[in-house]
Amino acid sequence: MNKILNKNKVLRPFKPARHKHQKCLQTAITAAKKHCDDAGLRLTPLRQRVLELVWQSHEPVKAYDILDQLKDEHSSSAPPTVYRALDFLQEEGLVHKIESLNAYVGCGNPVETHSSQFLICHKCGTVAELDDADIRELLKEKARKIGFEIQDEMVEIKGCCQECSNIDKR
Amino acid sequence: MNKILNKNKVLRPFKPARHKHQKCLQTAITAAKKHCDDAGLRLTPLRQRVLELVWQSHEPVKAYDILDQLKDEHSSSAPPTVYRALDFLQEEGLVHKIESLNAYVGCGNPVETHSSQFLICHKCGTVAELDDADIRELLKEKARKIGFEIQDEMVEIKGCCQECSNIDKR
DNA sequence: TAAATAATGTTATATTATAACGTTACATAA
DNA sequence: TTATGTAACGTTATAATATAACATTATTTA
Repeated sequence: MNKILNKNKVLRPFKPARHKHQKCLQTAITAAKKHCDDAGLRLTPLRQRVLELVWQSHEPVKAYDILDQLKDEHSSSAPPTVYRALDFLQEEGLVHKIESLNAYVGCGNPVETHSSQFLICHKCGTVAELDDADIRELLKEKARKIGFEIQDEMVEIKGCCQECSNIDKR
Repeated sequence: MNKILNKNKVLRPFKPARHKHQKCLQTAITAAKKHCDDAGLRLTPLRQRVLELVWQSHEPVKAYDILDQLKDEHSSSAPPTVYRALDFLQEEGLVHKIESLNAYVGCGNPVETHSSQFLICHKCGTVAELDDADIRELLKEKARKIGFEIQDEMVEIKGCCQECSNIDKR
């Protein structure tokens, strides 16, 4: 893998519609366990369960949908139950919030801190995540030109993914 | 003005803290009137008033703050009053929603359709708006590489504006 | 002027998120 | 090992953001 490819990563690709999603989930949970272990943080059963529910698909998941599922398993669950878990997972980079949807997605690469760019297919609803250094650099340069120093950036792009485009063309 | 400058516009610059903001507002209202006139749309008193309230500063304004002010003038005002006006203004490009803040800002250039990139100063709260073709093109290219066709994009950058940085350095 | 359409009024409710305080579980040090 | 502090979770209430649905009024057009 060369440097150019390396710095422009697809952290969370669009997947074929019928991929084995169980594997995405397993990978994410394993990575989360390792991350928390390394950092001396507690991935409690509740936090892990919320992470699993976020990863139930490649579509962004709503907090209250997670809550509904938690309630089935644990009737005591309430909004703070899910928001606190989501806050923890977001701080650790295990989950991102899609601001334009008020919904949450799992992150494919919790270990490194990164900037994220999300591609949201309005057709199938799935979300891909990039960590693209070219985009980050360009934004940084453009900001610098007007004396602005970046601390955090959100890029959310809506459109149509390749698989959905192909379906349309048939 | 050369082409390079022309295609990378600052639609809504950061302004010195004590600029004559009345003028920003007047310019925006005049542009809005012209835009609606040209398009055969009605900038009703209510819509104009909401636009004025959005432009009361260079900070994003909350829908319910607008509502509170409307109520002072017109006790019958209710949430739909303000959300309907905001919907109209957004459709016409006179106002943008900052998704990460659930708040609204006036647009410096309603006439042309454009992509927007927002720079949000966490210190003074003001928002600048770019319409930068380089950013748009780069995002388009990166998306294309994974077969994604862009329909709409949101770029919201948080950090510190020049004026606030200067204050910190004193 | 009548009819159609657009805009606004009005009431109710949905959706998203946080505050505040009590309880339980876990970690650490005496 | 138990005391003690802290982190996590439970619980109730409410704040903040936004939309649905239907009635009324204003404007445009036939």
